[in-house]
Amino acid sequence: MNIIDQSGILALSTRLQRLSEQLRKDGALFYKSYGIDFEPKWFPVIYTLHHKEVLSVVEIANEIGYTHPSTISLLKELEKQKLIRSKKDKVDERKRLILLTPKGQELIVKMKPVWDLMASVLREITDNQNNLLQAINEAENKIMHQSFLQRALQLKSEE
Amino acid sequence: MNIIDQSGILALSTRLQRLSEQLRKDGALFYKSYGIDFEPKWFPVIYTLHHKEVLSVVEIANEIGYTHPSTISLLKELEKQKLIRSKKDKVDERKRLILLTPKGQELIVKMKPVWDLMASVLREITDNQNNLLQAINEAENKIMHQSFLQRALQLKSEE
DNA sequence: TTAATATATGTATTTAACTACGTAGTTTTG
DNA sequence: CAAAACTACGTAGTTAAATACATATATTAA
Repeated sequence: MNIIDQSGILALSTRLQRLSEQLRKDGALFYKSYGIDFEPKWFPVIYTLHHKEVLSVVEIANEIGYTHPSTISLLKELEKQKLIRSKKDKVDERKRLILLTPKGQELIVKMKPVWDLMASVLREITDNQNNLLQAINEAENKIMHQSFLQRALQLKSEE
Repeated sequence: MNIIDQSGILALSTRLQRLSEQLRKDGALFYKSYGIDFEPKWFPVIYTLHHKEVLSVVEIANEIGYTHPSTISLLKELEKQKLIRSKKDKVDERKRLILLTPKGQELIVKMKPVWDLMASVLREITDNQNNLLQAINEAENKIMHQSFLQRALQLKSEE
């Protein structure tokens, strides 16, 4: 085993990132193996629009947990792919409302069985003595109540 | 709750990345709050050299799980900070051997109590019904034995 | 009812990783 | 022992996110 894996909890951030990256790559290969022209990074936007139908740019950004500039660049790609389109909000002229095109909706129908299969594999991989998704939920909940930094500063002051 | 968190296992990669990013940022703030001029991304290299003393560029890359070009750019930053230095391997002229400078070693001594505190906080955050670090270990082990893609293709062929 | 503030979007730049490729030594092999 | 293959390192270019800044519209308040 290498030193970083041995260092344990301190390299947690690195470990999370590495695993995320690996899953993303495998996801890309998997879509390809099904002949589906879809990139994993598009998933959050497409999945959100599949459930919410019409949203503004910032609303999508909030749903997927990215900043709005990052979201805008994803939206540009998806518009290029003709999977989404946009229209002006007639009530609030600042807003650009995003929605799926028919092509986008068809692609989702095609991808659904692939998503189901992916979900099965991911469950198989992550459901062990410790369930990875649960573990993330639990950790994020704790951080939401009191941030890493707050906890650290508190421990420091208790010394 | 937003749609992505609800989508469950399918957005696992996104969730991992988000959590990693948050921990990295909090880590940076924490070093700063101790007046330590150190970036979280340097940790894997410094920690590795702390334990292995002298390693070549590619050896470090393997230890920390990055590609060698990424490692080279980290090493450049650390050389600029005068935390590490390098020398030619006299046996194998292709190799550049990397080691900590006295400044680097002093910094580690200074950082050790901070690392201990960080480790405590991380343990507090990640040790729940499901232990996040364990969950990562378990998932990575499974993937090591059979990749995501292989598992998916197998399930597909079993249909 | 204008001035100040807030919100929505967009652009430019930065960052931290990657892949692809090139060069220079080292090792293996016909 | 020369040719081929391999290894180590480095550079260039790409990518996917971020931050910082700019502009246009909407809302609130003096």
